[in-house]
Amino acid sequence: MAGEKQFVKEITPQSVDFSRWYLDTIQKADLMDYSPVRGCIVFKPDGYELWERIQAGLDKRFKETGHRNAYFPMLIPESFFQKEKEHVEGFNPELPWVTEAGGEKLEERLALRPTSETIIGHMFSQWIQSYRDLPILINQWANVFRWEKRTLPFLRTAEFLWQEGHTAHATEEEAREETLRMLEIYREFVETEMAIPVWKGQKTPSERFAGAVETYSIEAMMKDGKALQAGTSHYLGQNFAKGFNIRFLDKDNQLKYVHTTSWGVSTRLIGALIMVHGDDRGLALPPRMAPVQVIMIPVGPPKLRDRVMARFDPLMEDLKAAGIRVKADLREETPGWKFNEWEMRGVPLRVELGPRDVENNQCILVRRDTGEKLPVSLDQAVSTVQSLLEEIQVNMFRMAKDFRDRNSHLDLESLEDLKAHIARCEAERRLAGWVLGGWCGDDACEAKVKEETKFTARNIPFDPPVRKQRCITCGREAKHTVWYARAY
RNA sequence: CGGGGUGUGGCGCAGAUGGAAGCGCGCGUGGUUUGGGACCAUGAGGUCGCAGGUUCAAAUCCUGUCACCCCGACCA
Repeated sequence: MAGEKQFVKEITPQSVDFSRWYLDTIQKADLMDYSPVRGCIVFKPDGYELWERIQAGLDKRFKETGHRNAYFPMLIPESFFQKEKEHVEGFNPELPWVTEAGGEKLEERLALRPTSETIIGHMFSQWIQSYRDLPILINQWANVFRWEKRTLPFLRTAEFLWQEGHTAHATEEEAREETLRMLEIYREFVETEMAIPVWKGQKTPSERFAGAVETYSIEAMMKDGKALQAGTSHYLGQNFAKGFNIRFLDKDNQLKYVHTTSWGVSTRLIGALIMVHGDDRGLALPPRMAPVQVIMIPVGPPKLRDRVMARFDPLMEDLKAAGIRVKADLREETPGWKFNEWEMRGVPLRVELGPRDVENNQCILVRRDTGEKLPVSLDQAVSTVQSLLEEIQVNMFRMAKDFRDRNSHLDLESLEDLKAHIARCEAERRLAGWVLGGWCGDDACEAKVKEETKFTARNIPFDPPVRKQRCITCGREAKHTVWYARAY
């Protein structure tokens, strides 16, 4: 077909400059705007709706597992940060401070929270007396601040929205179970609802959360081959319990410190959604995430529009009645313009209805994921739309997983192999992707990989595709099998 | 905070060696169009990032300053 743009399913360095593509896609889909304050973004309604869908899906799962929402203040006294040594060292460089209020200098300056372990730890110490008060399972939906040096919309902003769960338990075992339970909830949500395949695993000590005993993550591959940490869950041990004196009287009449956990995902997931599914036509949303699942566009000359609308309106009502999130675009624009616009916005399925369709008692369905157009009888339109939405959801996950696995390299044994691989990819302008490497457990070996390749240890997957026998750096016996990648 | 780059209508840009602020997109109005980003006509919109300086004359040269972008160090 002359003039028709090639449908590009993958973003590669050859096809476009990825970071430029990312920013363009966000703008074209009308998700956000820049604020006057450096590094802060405005969520426009279309962007915020994505967050609302993430909130709804996760909130449901949190409640099903016995968690309750609460809200804690945004301002945190400086002294709170001193109570856990690693925590203060980790966050101090990136805290914004309030030093003055009501025209007077404050006695103690207040930080805009970068996370809420401290204030929640403080409150837990007030709330917990007995083993009967445990476990305490709290979640907070909030904004947090981290004054990062470099920012990128959704992925790294000075202020961001997130969810942070905080729990306290009587035993280590129970707290560790909670840590892994929430990690699994993240995996299940991100994979089934957002259609983003992830690796669950444990962070190496150097990548641990400030103040945690163990940090776990889910890691996703973006279309430039880089890794994005899509969610984290921490076992905090008794570090915060000791810092904030969170103790309980156990059944045996002994005063004990609780074991705490914390876990979170942020609006960064929106960035992941864009970078995993987007293509040269813009945003592409999996049906379960799409605020608008079906866009209906009437076509054909206006003088025939009445005849079209006689079938168009009832079809839309039927789709609505079937629980499908459907919207009609009746603006006076040329159809091609509207097609492109809704493709940029990521709507998974389009329904076209014109005079020729009315004659044939059909409509045209167009899939966002494949570009495929199929005529469908009006009688079967609703059921076909339903099954197609499900199919698109599954297909988008499968495509993302194929992409990830195709760009995952399992056969590199040494740092020299890795460097040669990276050099070859750069020369051939291919994605370097992720590399599975053995690790002896020595921090120095991990650091050397980072130094020489800019690849960092993403996590130690629970269930790696293969187990590596030798440390990729030193060649000694591997204690762990690690995903190495460039990361956001 | 280092290294590089850019600031000119809403957006994207052009404006060598100083000499009347331009183009494309978008926007307004009227009309013709409408099955993959339509066309004609006619309009509106800019103290050229900011502050100094040189000059008869500065978007253009000089000094300072601010903002943003890219590459590094930090990070969900």
